[in-house]
Amino acid sequence: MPIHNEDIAAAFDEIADLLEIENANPFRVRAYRNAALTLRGLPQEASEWVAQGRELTELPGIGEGLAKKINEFLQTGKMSALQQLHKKVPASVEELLKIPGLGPKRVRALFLNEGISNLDQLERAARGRRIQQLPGFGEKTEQKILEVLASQRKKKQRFLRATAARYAEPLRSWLSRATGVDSVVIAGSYRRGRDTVGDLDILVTARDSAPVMQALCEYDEVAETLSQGSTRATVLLKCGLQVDVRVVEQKSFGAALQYFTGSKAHSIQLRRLAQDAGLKINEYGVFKGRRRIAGKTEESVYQSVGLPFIAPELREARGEIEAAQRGKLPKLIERSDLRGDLHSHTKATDGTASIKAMARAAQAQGLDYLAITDHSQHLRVAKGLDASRLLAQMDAIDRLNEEIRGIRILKGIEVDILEDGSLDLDAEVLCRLDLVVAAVHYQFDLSRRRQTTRILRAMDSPCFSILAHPTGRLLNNRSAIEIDLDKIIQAAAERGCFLELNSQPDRLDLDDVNCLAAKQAGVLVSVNSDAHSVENFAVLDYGILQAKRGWLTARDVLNTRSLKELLALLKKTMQTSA
DNA sequence: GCCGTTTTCGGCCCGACTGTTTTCAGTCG
Repeated sequence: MPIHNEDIAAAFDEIADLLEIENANPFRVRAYRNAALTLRGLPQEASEWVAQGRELTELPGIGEGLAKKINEFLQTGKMSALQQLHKKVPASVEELLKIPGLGPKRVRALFLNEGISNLDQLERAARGRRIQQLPGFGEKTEQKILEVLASQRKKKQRFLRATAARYAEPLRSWLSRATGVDSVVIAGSYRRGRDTVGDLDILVTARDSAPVMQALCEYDEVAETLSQGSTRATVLLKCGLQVDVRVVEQKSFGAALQYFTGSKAHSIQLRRLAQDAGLKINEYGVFKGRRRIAGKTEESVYQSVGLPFIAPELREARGEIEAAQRGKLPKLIERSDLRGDLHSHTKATDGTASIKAMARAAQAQGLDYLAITDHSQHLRVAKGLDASRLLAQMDAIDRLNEEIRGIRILKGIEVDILEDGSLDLDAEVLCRLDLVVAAVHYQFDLSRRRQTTRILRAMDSPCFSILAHPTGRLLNNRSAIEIDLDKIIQAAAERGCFLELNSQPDRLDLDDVNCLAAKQAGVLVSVNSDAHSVENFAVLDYGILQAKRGWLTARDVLNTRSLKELLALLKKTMQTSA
């Protein structure tokens, strides 16, 4: 069983939690959390890093001690430090930390003084009114615990960014209309373009904060006010989305925006730089002693520590600050760089529009070419095409290309990768197409080895252009299939084929970290809509956000190429035909 | 536990809000 960076990071986070409960040195705790962040942001598995003979201590925040623990984990699948801690504090105590309002100090008190070591015991103690008698706790805290336990059963999950947008934008306009408001920006992970958001962070600049707070409380969608001060409030919307609103003066806008955009790890790194330079950054500005030297714009904040502006999508502490220092920030792709779309469906299978309507819609989006890639026969629920229907569709596309101007329709297919790695249609037919997009649509739970072999075999087919939604994940719904993506990226580099970044808001697959891995291996990524209707091309915006988060420039993306360049690149993938 | 053109020791980001206190610790972002 291979050990992933996420496994190591989770173990480090667990150690950090337990150490906090033990009242350990907070900086020691932070060291574990920093290391977990480093591992999660690493585009390569730590196990490979070691296999290549590189030292883990080269990684930021990982020294001798943590490197030793990682190596132990990689070799034995266990971390003795964690096991030692569990002898003193059982794992179930960590659940208590997930209750808002309960931090390490209070969990420690509950565990040591009351012997409470899991959520059930917590609930019983709260019902028995034993919590409010403990020092540092009171009636309100006890009540809150009971409420949280009740609502947590409903299980709150992260919102798709696209879903959050439907709640965020109307709230933004509502707040904009409050008296004295200058600007309203949705910051946080939303602004960084993450595929899901846990809550909304809204920054407001206004002469006076009181009208903003009042407007927020009067907003129709607010179900509950969780906290409210003079410049900051937290509310829960009826849909379950939590919203934090913060009001600052206009002169602090840039500093506040930087701070509320995060990520936390990025901001910490930035503040450290400031500290080294004898400055202090907070949400009100950049200060030298008591004097404010910057903070009106985000640019001024970065400039104060000698950095160029860093795009929000990059602010994940994955090396962007170091890249900025070296003047090596990528010029990120923009939506307008896209020249075409290489994955779309029509009513021949599970889409809703004709080929012509889809082509017109793509043209209206400013695209020069569109590949029609309907499903293949194996996908019966989608009325997948067999060879004869595909050939008929190809003829229809040829005729349409004669008829319409301003956009070129490419002949393609989204062909199923069967369980043994063969493709769902004969190579003889596939090789007549302009491109072949291949995808896994069933048998998601094969072992990692078999699943990887399956895809590698598919890539060996005579005609294989693009691997669609490579991990098959559906956000909040289905986890990624088990595959050795590094091997697949390597194979794509060797064979000259491409990986998709599917822009559907619940896919966004490849994700940001894997986009970066593809880029580093020199594999071009195709940012596709997978549109099933004429309106659906709008999702390309989400794909572009994810591509930016993956550090992709226009040159790293296949469908920024002109039609001529694109056809030449695709031809190489179709060239080994019979 | 990490880290170092001031350091191998002594630092480690910073502020708002809540509840429980009666001036502040704990939690959160």
